[in-house]
Amino acid sequence: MDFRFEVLKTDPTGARLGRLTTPHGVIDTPAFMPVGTAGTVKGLTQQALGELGVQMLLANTYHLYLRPGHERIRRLGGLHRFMAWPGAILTDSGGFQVFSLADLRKVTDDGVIFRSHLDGSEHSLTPEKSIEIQQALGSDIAMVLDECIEYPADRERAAAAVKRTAEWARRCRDYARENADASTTPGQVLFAIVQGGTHADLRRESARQLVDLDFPGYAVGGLAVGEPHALTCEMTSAATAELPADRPRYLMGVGLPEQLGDYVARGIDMMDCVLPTRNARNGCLFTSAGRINIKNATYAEDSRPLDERCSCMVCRTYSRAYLRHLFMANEILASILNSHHNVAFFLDIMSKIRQAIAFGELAEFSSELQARIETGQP
RNA sequence: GGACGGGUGGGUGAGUGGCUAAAACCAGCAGACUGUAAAUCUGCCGCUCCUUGCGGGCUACGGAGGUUCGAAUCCUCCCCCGUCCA
Repeated sequence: MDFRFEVLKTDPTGARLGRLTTPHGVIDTPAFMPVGTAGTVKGLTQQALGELGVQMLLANTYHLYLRPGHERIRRLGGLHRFMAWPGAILTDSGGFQVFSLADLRKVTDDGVIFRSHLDGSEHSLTPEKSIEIQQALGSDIAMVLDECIEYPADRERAAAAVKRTAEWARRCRDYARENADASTTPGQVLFAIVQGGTHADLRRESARQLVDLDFPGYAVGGLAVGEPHALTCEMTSAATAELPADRPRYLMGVGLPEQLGDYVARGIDMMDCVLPTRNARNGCLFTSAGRINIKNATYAEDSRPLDERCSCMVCRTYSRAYLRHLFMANEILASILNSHHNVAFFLDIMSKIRQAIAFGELAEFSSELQARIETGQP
């Protein structure tokens, strides 16, 4: 299967209903992708992911390079086979670790020097190296190495990251072209990443520079790193306005359930976030009536399902009281069930968003969801 | 009956004259989490009062008394618990 993206419908808000075809299956867009950094979506088996309807998940170049090593994964047949996941995989390039591991790295024009958080050893991650790793992993969609900066960042710093990110994108593209045969997934494609901090003109400039380099898809990165939601939306709009309508747009690392529709309405087709899985492990559960901290004493004898509007396996089967008990007792099943529900909840929202676009009712759907969460009325 | 050792806040357990409402950990209560260094992190955790302040008062280290300007810490007696000896 060759990579392909079709926009089936565009609604008045700018939201797109689409279909992304990859070597490992078709993805209905807008899509939410759970994050499986180390080759596992923490707390969920691949079988469960499949049953939940996940069509594409994320994995991480830097983390898999450090452990177990990309060459080992190559020898074992690539990441799909290694982790026994038949669906699509998108690999982040390590660009986010430029941001999240800021204390352990040094950025130069050539690339990034990381000191491993595992054993302190030094590793050089250049644009070429990032692609080499992602080719060994054999993701369906690889990402260019980018420089993800913090918020707030002044104009000068953001502009420098834009410039560097464009240069790295070119190097990634060229390396990927020249070494396409090295990928364990024939047909692997490469997406570029728009940077620019919270400066709208830099966002537009970054997008234009990357469009000139002609990628099959574009991401918007460096957002949801602490800035207000309205700014995230504004920057997203600035970027998507410059991106070609016939290519998929991926907003990296977002977001809260009630925010997903806002991004879709700005022309975003793909999103990923650790929130459903990380928060699940920390006892924070997303419901149609807002967040629940399942460890709160108030749920100790609450026999109701977590979310009466949710039809996931957890909500059909278990009570809040039981989920609280599992969490308080530090039971492994707490992470498993909580992750299952949160991921199901995010996927359900995306499914309803797609449906709403089809019916031309995205705005209504978003405001109803927002209202339920604000009032706490399911 | 004797010899040692020990009794500290919900639990374990530091502390051997003032810096101690008393370490640390656990439990408990609440909060955070947005391309995962996260099953993590942060705050609170004797009672009470108010002009919520690195504020005031009260109670507290088995019990009672004592020494001292000052005691969880020293002394006396008593009550418990553990180990060993008879």
